[in-house]
Amino acid sequence: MSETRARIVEAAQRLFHEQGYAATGIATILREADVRSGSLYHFFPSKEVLLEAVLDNYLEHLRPIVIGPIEEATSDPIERIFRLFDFYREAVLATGFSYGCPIGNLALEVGGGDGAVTRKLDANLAAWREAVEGWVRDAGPRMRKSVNASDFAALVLSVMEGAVMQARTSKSIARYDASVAEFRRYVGLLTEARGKA
Amino acid sequence: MSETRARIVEAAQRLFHEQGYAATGIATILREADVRSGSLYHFFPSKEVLLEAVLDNYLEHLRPIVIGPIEEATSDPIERIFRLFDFYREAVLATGFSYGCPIGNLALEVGGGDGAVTRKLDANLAAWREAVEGWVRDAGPRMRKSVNASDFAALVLSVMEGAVMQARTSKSIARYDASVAEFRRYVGLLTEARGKA
Amino acid sequence: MSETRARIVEAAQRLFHEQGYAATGIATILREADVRSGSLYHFFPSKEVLLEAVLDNYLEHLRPIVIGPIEEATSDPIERIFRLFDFYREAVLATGFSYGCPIGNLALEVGGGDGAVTRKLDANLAAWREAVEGWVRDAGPRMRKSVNASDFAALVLSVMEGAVMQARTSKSIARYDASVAEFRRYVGLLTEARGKA
Amino acid sequence: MSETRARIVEAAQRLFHEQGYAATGIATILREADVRSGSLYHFFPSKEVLLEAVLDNYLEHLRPIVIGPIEEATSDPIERIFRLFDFYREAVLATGFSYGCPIGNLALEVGGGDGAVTRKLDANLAAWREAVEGWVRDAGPRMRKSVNASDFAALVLSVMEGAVMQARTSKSIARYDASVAEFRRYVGLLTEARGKA
DNA sequence: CATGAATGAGTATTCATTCAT
DNA sequence: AATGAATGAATACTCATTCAT
Repeated sequence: MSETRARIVEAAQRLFHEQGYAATGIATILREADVRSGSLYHFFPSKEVLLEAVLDNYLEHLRPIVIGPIEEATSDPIERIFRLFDFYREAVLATGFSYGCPIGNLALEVGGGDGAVTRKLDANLAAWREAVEGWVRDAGPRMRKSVNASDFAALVLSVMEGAVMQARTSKSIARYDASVAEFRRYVGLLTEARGKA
Repeated sequence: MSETRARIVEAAQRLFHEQGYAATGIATILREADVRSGSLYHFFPSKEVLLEAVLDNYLEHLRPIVIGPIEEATSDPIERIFRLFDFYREAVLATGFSYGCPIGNLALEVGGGDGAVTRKLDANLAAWREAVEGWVRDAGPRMRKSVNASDFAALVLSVMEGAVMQARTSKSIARYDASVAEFRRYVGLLTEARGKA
Repeated sequence: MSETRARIVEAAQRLFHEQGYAATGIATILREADVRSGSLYHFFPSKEVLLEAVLDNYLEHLRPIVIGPIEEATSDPIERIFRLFDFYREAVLATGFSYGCPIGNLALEVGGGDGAVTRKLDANLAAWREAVEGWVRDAGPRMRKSVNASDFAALVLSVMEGAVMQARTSKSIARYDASVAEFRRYVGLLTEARGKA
Repeated sequence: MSETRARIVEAAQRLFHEQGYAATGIATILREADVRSGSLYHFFPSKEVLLEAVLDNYLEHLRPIVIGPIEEATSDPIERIFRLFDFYREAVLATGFSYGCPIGNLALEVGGGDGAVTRKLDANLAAWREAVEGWVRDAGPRMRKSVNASDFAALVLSVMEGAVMQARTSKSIARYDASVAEFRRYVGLLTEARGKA
């Protein structure tokens, strides 16, 4: 793998996250990656294909960087879900409420179509959902029997994305914490009467 | 009086929603509104101020266009919440999964800063939250006593935004329905044991 | 005379001097004069005609504001000339070397043509020259007989304009003082041997 | 190699001189240089940096184009100074009194600040002054001992700039000739009594 | 006299991309 | 693989000016 290519993807990933896709010019990526335009177009025929590479990169790093550490930190599957919320909470606070979920941001900005980009965005969201889904299945016995792991994981993602959006827009962690607290109550109700339908 | 100004705001509102803020050029707004550039800048000193006007417009229309009709359709406060989810569900389906929440999209695209735009985005989210919060209070007796209306409303918004995002990205209503179904189960648990803590 | 008209001329005069003619937009003049565009165009059919009014205004004020006070300050005609150099020297220093002769600046910026503007610029330069010329005539007996008052006045203006330009560009009074010192030596030579050809 | 860059500087130099800096649009430069906008901005990040390049170009050509030929034409140092006045006189006449000193015009239009442009303008004026200063030193023995070459050169520049301004504004060579005639008389007085203080 | 909406050509500059070397 | 000159359409925005009220 070319080191130049990696530098380009790395710079693009950071800039797309910080500024958005449309707001990030190729010139800025070139400057930040210390690369000349010809090189970029040698590896990527267009800005959109570069975005696809960025999305591939996110997907490749999801398990080693995010999911792995969480699974190492605790073996309790329900605890793992809340670790995920903590992980994002920290990111929101650390960036002074400017943090947005990289995938979520791009999904809303460029996910309206149905091309390769949207498919790769969905692949990322799916990978997240599947990780959570696995934890839910592991927690199976402690939850009501009728809980559908896949649906539950979809809710987790919805809450996460919606809560980050509210934190970022309100410049306050209050709505994030409120959303997670309500979600936690839900999990409480599901587990307190374990065994029930 | 200022019919021209209204046409500009209307066109900008639609285009910002359909294509995003950065991806919408002033030239496109001018063409769609059938207005010349000087006129636009007579009313709005910059594209950003025009965005502010669009956000003001969303806020002004929230009650008459969205909240009002829902409240007329049913007097049951819990039903009203699910009507909201239905409302968005229809929009997602009707646009072939290209629909995104106008405020949510803009919040993720341009809500990272802390200027007037971000404040007006938050004012819109706050208005939505307060409308839901009012319904939750009305439903008070039917829910567990300890339910915090404000927190609960924050969760509703989170689920809504996250669910729309997943529907749009996956080009399928499945994750949307899954999120809402899980949320509905939560409401069920909160109401089935009404009077409890 | 309309007070509004006066405010417009006053603002335009200041702005043209500070920023130049082309660099000063009508919008800036309107803001500074607190006037609306319709009013400005009621008095002046174009920006160029406004410039003509500014030049008329300079001409009207030359004697009462500049020449008069100098003539009151000293009755020695040669002294008067050097008072003029002092007057400009103070202006250059007081503005931190950003001062340029109002007429000179405009002459170089818009004096290339041969319309009314150029003629009014020349009328201003002529009035200055004539004032100096009068002083030279008054000093007649103290100078060599062959001194041509009109030519001498032309030199005074040349030195003044060139010296201000050098001060402004070099951000230093050195070349201004050097030019005046040399000119003073010339006057010295012309007077030391008075009566000679 | 960079023939395109040279064409841009050449066109800009001519247009800035003919029309002034503010009055010259980038579009005009592009048309005259037969270059597309992207190319111009490949070499010059802004119109102001292009102006800097023009000023560098003037400085580079001063000796080979102006000073050199004059020094070749005559070895008499005082004669050289008057050749300079002749050189400008011809330019004024040849252009029908529309000629302005390129450096002087720009100095008055954009020399009010203290950035790179003003510094480069001053570098040009300094180079002119130094060339004249050298001639004055060479003429040393023929002038009064106390003549300061640097001050004298400053006067030469002042007279030149002021005289060109008057010629251009009055559409007549009279004031130019008058200024030079007076200056010539000064030189006459300085040399007639050579050896004196 | 004054207002301010409206015009549309014009501004400097940035865009993603191509291509010869 | 890499360079950097070159492209030309597009960008947000400003300009001097007009005109109905």
